[in-house]
Amino acid sequence: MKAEGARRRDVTVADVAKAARVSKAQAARALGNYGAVSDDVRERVLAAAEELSYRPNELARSMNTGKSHTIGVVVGDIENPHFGLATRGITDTAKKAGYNVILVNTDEDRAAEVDAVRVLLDKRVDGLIVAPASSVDTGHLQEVHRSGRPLVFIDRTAGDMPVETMAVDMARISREATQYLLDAGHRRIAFISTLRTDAPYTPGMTLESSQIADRIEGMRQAFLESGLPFPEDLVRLNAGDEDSIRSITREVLRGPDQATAVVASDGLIALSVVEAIQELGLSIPADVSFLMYDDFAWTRLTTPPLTVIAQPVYNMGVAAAKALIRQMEGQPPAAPAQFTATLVRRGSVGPCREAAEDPLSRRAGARLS
Amino acid sequence: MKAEGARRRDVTVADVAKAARVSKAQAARALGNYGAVSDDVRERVLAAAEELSYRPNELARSMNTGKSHTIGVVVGDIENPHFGLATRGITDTAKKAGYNVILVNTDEDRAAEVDAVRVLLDKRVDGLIVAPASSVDTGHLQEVHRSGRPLVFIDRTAGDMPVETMAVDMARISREATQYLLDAGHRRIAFISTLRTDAPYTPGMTLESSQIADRIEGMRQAFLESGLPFPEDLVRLNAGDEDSIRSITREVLRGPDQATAVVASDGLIALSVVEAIQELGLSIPADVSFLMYDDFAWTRLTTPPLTVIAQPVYNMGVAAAKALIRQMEGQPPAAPAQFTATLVRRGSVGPCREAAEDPLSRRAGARLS
DNA sequence: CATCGATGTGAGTCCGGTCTCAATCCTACG
DNA sequence: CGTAGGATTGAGACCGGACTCACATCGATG
Repeated sequence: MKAEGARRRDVTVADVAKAARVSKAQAARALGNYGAVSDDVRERVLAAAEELSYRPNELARSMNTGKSHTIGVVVGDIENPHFGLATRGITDTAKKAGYNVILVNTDEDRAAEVDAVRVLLDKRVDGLIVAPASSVDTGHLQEVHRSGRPLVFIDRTAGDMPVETMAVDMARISREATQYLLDAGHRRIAFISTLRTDAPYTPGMTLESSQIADRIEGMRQAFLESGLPFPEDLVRLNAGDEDSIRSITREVLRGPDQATAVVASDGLIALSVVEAIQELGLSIPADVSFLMYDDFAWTRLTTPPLTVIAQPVYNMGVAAAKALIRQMEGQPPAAPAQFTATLVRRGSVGPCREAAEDPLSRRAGARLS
Repeated sequence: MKAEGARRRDVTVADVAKAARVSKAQAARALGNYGAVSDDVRERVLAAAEELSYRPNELARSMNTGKSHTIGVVVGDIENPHFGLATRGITDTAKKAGYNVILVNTDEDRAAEVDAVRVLLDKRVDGLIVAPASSVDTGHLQEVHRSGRPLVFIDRTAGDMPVETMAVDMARISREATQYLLDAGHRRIAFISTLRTDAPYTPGMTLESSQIADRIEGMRQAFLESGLPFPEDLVRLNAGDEDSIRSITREVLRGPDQATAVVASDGLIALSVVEAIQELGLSIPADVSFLMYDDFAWTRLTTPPLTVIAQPVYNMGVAAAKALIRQMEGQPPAAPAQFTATLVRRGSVGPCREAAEDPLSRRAGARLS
């Protein structure tokens, strides 16, 4: 009846107990559904709770159960549909199992990630799912793992830490995709990535991102297997904002020894790369072949539709959440899942123009200057 | 030195106090940086904390400060970049102010939303940002508001609740866009939306979504102002999955009195609509004009680039977070922000074919059968 | 009819912090 | 030299539940 009066402080078990004229302990039992409670008491308590519209304080509950029923998710950028989908997979699964998700964005910045992890730990999340910004600088993650808190990596690995990781075998798919381009006669294949580094790419350098490192490695392997020299000069990192992506694209597509195919390392930079290509007056795939990571729905709508590398991102999210939940509930880990990306051949890769003029060189494996 | 030994339970103020040989109260003061503490004690405590790598338990802290420094965000679908961007705006702003974000997805399902709100309240979030799934059935939100917990709506309104709302004036932009189509000679303009309803659209019906209701209203106004009859039969709701979007698109584009322009109510269904148009062998904008809500970057890449209605989503997220923070910190609300969407004319809207054949009817306002 | 085990029940502790309050120290002023 | 008043400090209450423990209660068993 009287909806008012509840002003400020919210009702607690003690209030309910008083209203039901039983002890706090009994009220707690009836409410929490544990221990032994007589039907009479249970009814009175439940009625009182209803009347006062009692809601348990999860903070208090968490404090002495030690479980917050919350998991922390740390990703580089939710704005990127790649992570959006993964997050969706995680939250869907978490919710089903009764867990909530605290989401933190790091902008792929390690300092922000360190901070995020610390904050989540302070909030006593039951477990963490992280897309490590760096697979090299992993001190903070190792600490989490050492402390025994459940942890799962998604999308990338972090060094060789013995932590369950839900990611695609990038080297494999990169090799396959590169082979596909090689078969089409391309020899000058550019790879453009946002990965921030201190210096331009050089063969032996250590890359923060396992993903990118693996992709480059895959390309190298494909070239190697075909007995062709890997065009290291066309690996271009630090494609941060639109302007730099554009200028890098222009660079690799101009000059005497320009690229005939371009691989974009994610769906976000792909947009600027394609625009830059169009601005140069080049057409895909007649003049330049194009390939990108991430199978976003819009890639079917462009002219031509884009050839992409599809990753089972949603499923990786689901698997990450499931694995984490298993860890949190003390169950043994399931068999490590294997995620395979697939090359979706649409229309943006065509035969290499120069190669077409010289049919001989279209056969991979042939020796050429 | 001894990193081990910490097994299980984590270190508390009491532990630090003991190590620094001071009382729990003093340790807490030094750590929490409040009250009066001598330099000597502070140093000892801080050193001990460092040594034991003490980290405060935010749960405990929240419990008796009553502030969790966490805000709850409830959206329909993070997978949709529209919300992805908004979320980004919210989290960026929240983080800057020292707040964390718990994200909950509702799949635009009211029951899920009710549940989400309850859970967040149980977790004692300091405030809520909600994109209401329904602007009609708002009991749970009214309750939140009545209880005095800070609340801000984003993207949509919820009835006429006196709650700060960060949304675009949909009726206005819809009228403008419709006028644009009318000026191009279109009279049969279809509007396709995912909004779930029990029955097909009929003029007087109550729509759960204020957004959609406003858009339809804007269209009606534009027709009215031009003295033209509003084609109610072309308002098509319940475009849930790809298949239904496709079949609806086919329906409105076939038959004797088919639509000459199609408006897609969000970026996700736009994909299927465009595909369906292409499958019908129709070309944009020669045969059909197309317009969509949300200015996603890929809309620049299609052929032709798509004409869209751009909404300042990120900024709405920022504003929502700012408004909420103001509320949570007891400051007076800022002047209500006004967000205006803009019509980005690219290439997907062209003159109406039939109209072109009869130049007279291109002048809006003319009476026609 | 005494005994035993299975409930029921209330008092009180604990979780890990914050915060009040009274006691103790110091130092400068009269 | 005595002491008022601010700076320090420690004991303990408290936040809101979960849970332990000791103490009934009660029907069933021997």
